[in-house]
Amino acid sequence: MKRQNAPTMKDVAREAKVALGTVSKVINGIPVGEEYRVKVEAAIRKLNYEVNTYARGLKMQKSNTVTLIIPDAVNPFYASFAHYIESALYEAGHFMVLCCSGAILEKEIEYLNMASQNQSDGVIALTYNDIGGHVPESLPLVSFDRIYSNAFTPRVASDNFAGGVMAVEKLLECGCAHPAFITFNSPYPGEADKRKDGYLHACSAHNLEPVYLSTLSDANLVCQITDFIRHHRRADGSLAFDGIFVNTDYNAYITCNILREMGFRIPDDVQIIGFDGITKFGITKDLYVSSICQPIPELARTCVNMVLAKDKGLLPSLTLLPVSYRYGGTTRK
Amino acid sequence: MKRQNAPTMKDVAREAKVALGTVSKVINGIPVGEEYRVKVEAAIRKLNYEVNTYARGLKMQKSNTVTLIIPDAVNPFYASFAHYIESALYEAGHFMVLCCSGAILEKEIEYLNMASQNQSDGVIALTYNDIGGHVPESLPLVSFDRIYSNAFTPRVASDNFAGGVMAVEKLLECGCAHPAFITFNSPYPGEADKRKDGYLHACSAHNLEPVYLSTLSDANLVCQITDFIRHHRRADGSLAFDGIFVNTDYNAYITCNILREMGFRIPDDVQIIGFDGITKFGITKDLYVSSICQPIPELARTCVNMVLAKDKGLLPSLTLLPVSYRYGGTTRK
DNA sequence: CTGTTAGCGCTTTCAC
DNA sequence: GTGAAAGCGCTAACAG
Repeated sequence: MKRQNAPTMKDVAREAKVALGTVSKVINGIPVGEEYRVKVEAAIRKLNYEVNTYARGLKMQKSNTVTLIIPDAVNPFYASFAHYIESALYEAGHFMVLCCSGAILEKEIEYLNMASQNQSDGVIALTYNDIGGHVPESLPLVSFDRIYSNAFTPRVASDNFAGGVMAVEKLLECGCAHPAFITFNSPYPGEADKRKDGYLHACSAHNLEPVYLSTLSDANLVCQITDFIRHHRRADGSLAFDGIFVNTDYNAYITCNILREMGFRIPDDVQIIGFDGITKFGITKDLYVSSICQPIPELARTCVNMVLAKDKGLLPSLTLLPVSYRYGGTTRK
Repeated sequence: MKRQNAPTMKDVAREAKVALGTVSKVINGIPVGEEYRVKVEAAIRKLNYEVNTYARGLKMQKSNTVTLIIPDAVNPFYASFAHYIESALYEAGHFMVLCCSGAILEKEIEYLNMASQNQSDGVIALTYNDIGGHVPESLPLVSFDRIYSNAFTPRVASDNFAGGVMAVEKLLECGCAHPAFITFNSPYPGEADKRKDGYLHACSAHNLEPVYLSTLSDANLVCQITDFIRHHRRADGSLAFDGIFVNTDYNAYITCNILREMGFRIPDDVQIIGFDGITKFGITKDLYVSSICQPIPELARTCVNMVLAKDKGLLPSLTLLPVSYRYGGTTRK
């Protein structure tokens, strides 16, 4: 319930003693006679007039609004992504409607329909389901990371393959002889799966025997990691690997805790590199673990540029942005 | 640019061979004859019709949208707040437009105007400036924590005073003899200032000499804390206090780092209690420090209920929700 | 109960 | 150049 008695264009026209259309032109920057413009602008100021976005939206069929769908805003990666999407949208004169789907398909579909219904100018989605079949036509969609069954949804992601390779190389540089890999992939395919490919590629390039834990379920995360480590423990208690690349900072953090609890020192006995570049409190420079960092601000800006692009026809179907390594205490300097 | 050729109510009416008004009634749940309802519903499904929110908004002067203004979505407290606001809004059939102001007054004002212009049904604000004078009339505003110069803005906050008292009592329970206090308040007044009042109150209740650092600027945070600690160091190197209540988890975390760097053990030499209840990665149960936790989900729900309340006249001007203590490794068990 | 109709506030022809 | 007038898709008031 808003702006009950807010002045309308009509009021401005009456106040300025000009025609309705003239007011509209002034507001939309269409040239009118100088004297008219001045009168209209004075009236606008006097009445404190603001255009009614709904009337305009009804006419224009657009809302200056973009919908962002993420699983939640509590996970710092998603939160940070949302933050930079908002900034980029603001720069472009748009608003962000933030939808937290809980990674539930039904909710994602519901949000998608709402976005269409609300004349959202586009949707940026980071989901764990295939929403490809549920995207209303003519609703521009940009996907972060995920591949949808949808005919043509442009995708933006970090260069995960390069990140995987980089992790191994850094581990070797830091003195590791045998880096392992741990991942818990979402069952839904995305670019993040390439972290493993990068790891395997780097192993083969360096003539190393890959050792990894790779499952589709993160149920019993701690048990799975613990079992993996135990399984690669030699008779003398030492490990078959001296470094681990873990697919996310969060999982890397968990892995560190488990290793420490088992009596290993980090980075002395085992070095760890995570992925994402999550910082403590979001605002410090402190990483939880040494990490391959995703360029979140650039990723966000790219998504926004694409979803707002005039000619969707020219959009690349996949855009990969470079990652970077940062020391975070779990590798040797 | 959305739903270019989307079917309108008119199309549905034609398809169902009923009058326009009848379709409207079916959609809005106003009773119509069974046979009509069935026909209309069939037509809606067939045409895949969806109401045009802009046309409806133009008529109804409402948008089912609530604007949340926070400084940023990177800070985990704000992010989590935003998350739970979104959930509560979703439950109530509303959308959240998230605005990150960077704590910049001009941006806050701009967002406020936009919210009004976009027919937002209300605004929930967590700001560091007095936006009281800039709230368009008839735009329902609920403030988290801050006191605005605005005539009557309902405020929701944690019971910070009780939190301050609780922090001291917990410290004493855990064996502290002399708890100190560190705070960096925003220059803009809010309920969070009461943390200090709670500390002072508890000190006087327990006959303790208060020792505190309390400034309005968080510039040179680290220097200020370091100086404070040095200043209270006795000739033998020990400290004049054996516990510190710090006004936020973030500041508490910084304080811990400084103390450790100076050679103090936590919690053996000094126990620390923060405020907020921020967890690592947002999704673990691990706190950064022992903390007085704010009930973020309840705070969010309360804000939403208030901003959506039909009769704003009955709204309490201040609602204080209880906080709780949680162990986070920086106190003795 | 149903159907007709008058706007909501704005943009945009199209005469002038 | 300006200004009158026709809708955009919907709701609600009112007449049947």
